Amino acid sequence: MDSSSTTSGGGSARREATRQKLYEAAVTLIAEQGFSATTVDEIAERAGVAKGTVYYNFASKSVLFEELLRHGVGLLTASLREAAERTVGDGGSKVDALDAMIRAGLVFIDRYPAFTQLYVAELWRTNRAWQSTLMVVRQQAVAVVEGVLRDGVANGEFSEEIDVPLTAAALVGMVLVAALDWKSFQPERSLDDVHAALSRLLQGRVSGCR
Amino acid sequence: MDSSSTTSGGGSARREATRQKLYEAAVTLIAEQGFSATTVDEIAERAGVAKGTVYYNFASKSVLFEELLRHGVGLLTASLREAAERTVGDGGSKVDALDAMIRAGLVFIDRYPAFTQLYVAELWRTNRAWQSTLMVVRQQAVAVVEGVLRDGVANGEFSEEIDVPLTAAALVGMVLVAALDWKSFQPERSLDDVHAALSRLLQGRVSGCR
DNA sequence: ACATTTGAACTGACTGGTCAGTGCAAAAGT
DNA sequence: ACTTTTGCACTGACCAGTCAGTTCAAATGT
Repeated sequence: MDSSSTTSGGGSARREATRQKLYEAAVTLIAEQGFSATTVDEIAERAGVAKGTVYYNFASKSVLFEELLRHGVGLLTASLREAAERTVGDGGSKVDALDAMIRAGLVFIDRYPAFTQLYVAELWRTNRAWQSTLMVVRQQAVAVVEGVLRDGVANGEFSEEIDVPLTAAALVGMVLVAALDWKSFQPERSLDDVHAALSRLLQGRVSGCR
Repeated sequence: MDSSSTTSGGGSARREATRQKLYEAAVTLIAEQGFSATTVDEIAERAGVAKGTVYYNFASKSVLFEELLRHGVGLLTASLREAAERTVGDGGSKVDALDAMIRAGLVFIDRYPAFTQLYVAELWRTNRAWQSTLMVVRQQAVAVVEGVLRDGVANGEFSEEIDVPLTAAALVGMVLVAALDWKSFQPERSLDDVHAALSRLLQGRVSGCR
């Protein structure tokens, strides 16, 4: 368990540290400027590392980006899945599960705003090498929501009329855009504020029931 | 009103036609690849025009893009405003007004998917020259929704607890993301399908009332 | 204790290609 | 007559990716 010893997985501690620095530098720069407008020199400089080091650690600029995507996506899905499971599957209501996932999404975006920004900017592009990586991620995230919705329908808790895939996508979008807007245009709001507003929208207390 | 006559603004009909061709070529290419990854040669080729013509009509690649943005944005705001006005202000319920705006949004995205894609990809970027242009558009769109929400609250139709700016942003995001998802991942669905699903979500018939 | 070797990690100057933007004479359109 | 477009050669900046050489910590030798 000694963290400085040669651990399994082939990556030395030093190497892992530089990769991490490169991820952090790349994610903010690409979120700000986009992939093509960001140069490898910039990434290296911001990471405090020589350009050659980038290529020692990653086969190419695209590969760096793809691994960065996978890295961030792992964090997101883990976070979502954990939230769905925390609100115990069969005991609690499914609305509560959705609500918990909304909060998990907000917490994630709060912690990794640059990654989210970058993700949204690249998701709907076509003809890009890493398209499939992005789709996989999207599918994982949406699938968790879809699962909860389906359970709720089977449950009788949700109407049978709802279109599960479309509704799941809309919910994800709602959280995504509301959160990006929050971070960009009203950063002073608290997470609880934003969560409360979305929660109310979800539960139809805006217009549905009186 | 003769469209072929020398209209105001100094642009001849021929010139206007090439500018239009360049807009159309640029919008799809930039939506697919992003601004930096799209070359002027590509744009010229797709528009069926010589490279020199691009520079005869626009001062630079960035200027072309900025004017393209302004052009598309004009279409969007006109479309939204028209939708808001069509559902007469005081007579109908505000939910209906929201519903009509959702449909207007979907129709717009259906007609100009590339522009929407490009818009979303660029909106949350920082440190870009055309940021302010994009923000203005966002503000206009969200403001229309906010107005309807506020009217509904004054009306008694919506709960007084709702957070107007946040809810407006969330609604816009819901439509935006659901529509982009529709176009990218389930293009066979009809507009009515998508509209119905979003409508149901809006009216809280997913989870709210039993 | 100290010297020597090893090799993974890192460096930064350099290369080859790409691309925004220019210049201009001839052609086409109105 | 004039505006607009064409075609194409050219420049200069910029940038992804390479590679010969350096650093340093741990392993090995004495």
